[in-house]
Amino acid sequence: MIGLVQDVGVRSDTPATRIRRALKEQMDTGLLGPGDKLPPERELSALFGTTRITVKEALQSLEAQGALYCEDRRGWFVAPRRLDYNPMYRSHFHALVAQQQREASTRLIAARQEVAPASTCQRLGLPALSRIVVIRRVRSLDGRAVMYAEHHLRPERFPDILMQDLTQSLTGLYERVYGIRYGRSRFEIVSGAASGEVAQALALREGSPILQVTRVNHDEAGVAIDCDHEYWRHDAVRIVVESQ
Amino acid sequence: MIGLVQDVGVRSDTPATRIRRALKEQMDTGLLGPGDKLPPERELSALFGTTRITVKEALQSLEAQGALYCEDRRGWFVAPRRLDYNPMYRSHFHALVAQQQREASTRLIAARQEVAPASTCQRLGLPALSRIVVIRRVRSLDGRAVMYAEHHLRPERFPDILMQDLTQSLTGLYERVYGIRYGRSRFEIVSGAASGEVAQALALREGSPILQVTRVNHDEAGVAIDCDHEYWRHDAVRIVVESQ
DNA sequence: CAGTGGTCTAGACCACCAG
DNA sequence: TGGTGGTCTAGACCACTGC
Repeated sequence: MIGLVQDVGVRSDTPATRIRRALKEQMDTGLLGPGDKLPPERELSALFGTTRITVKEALQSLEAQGALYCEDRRGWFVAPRRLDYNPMYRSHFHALVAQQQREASTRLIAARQEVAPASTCQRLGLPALSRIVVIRRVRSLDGRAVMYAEHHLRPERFPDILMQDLTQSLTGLYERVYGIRYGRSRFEIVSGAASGEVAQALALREGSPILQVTRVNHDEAGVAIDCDHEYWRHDAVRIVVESQ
Repeated sequence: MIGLVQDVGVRSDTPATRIRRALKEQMDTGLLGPGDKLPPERELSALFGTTRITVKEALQSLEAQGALYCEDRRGWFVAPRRLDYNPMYRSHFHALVAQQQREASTRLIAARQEVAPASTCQRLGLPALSRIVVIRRVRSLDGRAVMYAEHHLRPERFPDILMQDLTQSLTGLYERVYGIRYGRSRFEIVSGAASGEVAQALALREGSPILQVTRVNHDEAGVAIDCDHEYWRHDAVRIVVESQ
């Protein structure tokens, strides 16, 4: 253990740590900017003289920090900055995004009546096996799919809503067409994992971490009339809440 | 591809999927309950006829979903249920936990004056290189460390606070000893990754996903007087916010 | 000190995306 | 169809935990 020619300047200098540090440095100095694509994993492993598994481990740890993201079978990219999102303002997604000088788009996946899942029956105070309107959409920020949303509505409060243009703001639609004004609402925010349709819609691996926002909206009389399930890419959003 | 003796009942029946499914089933049926320890990775890999890397991948994906958690070099455990936490109520952690029929404890890590990091100067509207009081604590739920908190205070508003018992509720202390009553506050919630002291305090691997809650508190005159940085185990908490 | 997870090597084949 | 990440095998040694 004497006089070996080694890097001893940095403690715990494992291969994965070296890769993380090198990539971070490139991002800090701006040599790699938001949206840039990284070289393929095989190339990185040759570059750093290690195996793909080790490279992947370093990349995944940067992904967990929100510094990088991965598109399934397409490659690794530097993450854009987060969107500030205040779930208390039922602000229109497009307006919110425009305020932050970015570009929004919405894709409708499905809109139909379905039998409500048990959790929605509970939240909306519906009897078992009730039918609800379900609207599924994917929202993109600067061309990148960042959020999958599922809206569950009491059908009797929203007649013929399936005939409407459902790529616009639903909040606006509720107010304009159905004269619905909200009273209190309740949110729950948990960190979860992408699976099935959510993972597919957001181009995420099964099991990638996501931020799950569930909201139950009540009318002015206190009746729960709809609930939303939003699944955000964990690196795409910063939730902001102000009290008073 | 004809007549091979295979499981064909389930699509995408990869080794990792089989392991996930088997473990989930054991948890659903209660054969594995909250807090239970899983067999060692090596044993699981023998059991499922696969390698440790594959087993680990399955375990990590259940960890991302919040179903399992891992204590560094100690083993894998079934995750307890989440704590409901409403950051709008500046409710005392111990009271909150007791309300949910669970047990809380607090460990003081450090309390001293330090030079404020730039982000805290910005948030509290302090000049560069100001000194602040920093209090670092770890909070446990039923004996498991679930949250690391760092409190940053304007020192002139909290004279001699370092002489106080800092394992109790700080909110209570502020009010009782310093007569401080809050006006508005602002939260930010982002999903991040554990590193350094946070990872160590929560017995997490470097890079494990966490939920980061930052709060800036103002007095009744609108002056920012302190800010908190909370780092929650991502599987330990459900954030609940009610509006109106 | 034994047990456990943390990390790593050096390959292999598969599944999906884009040209 | 070629390139990419997704997944997997079959080992190895290290570092920390707790007896």
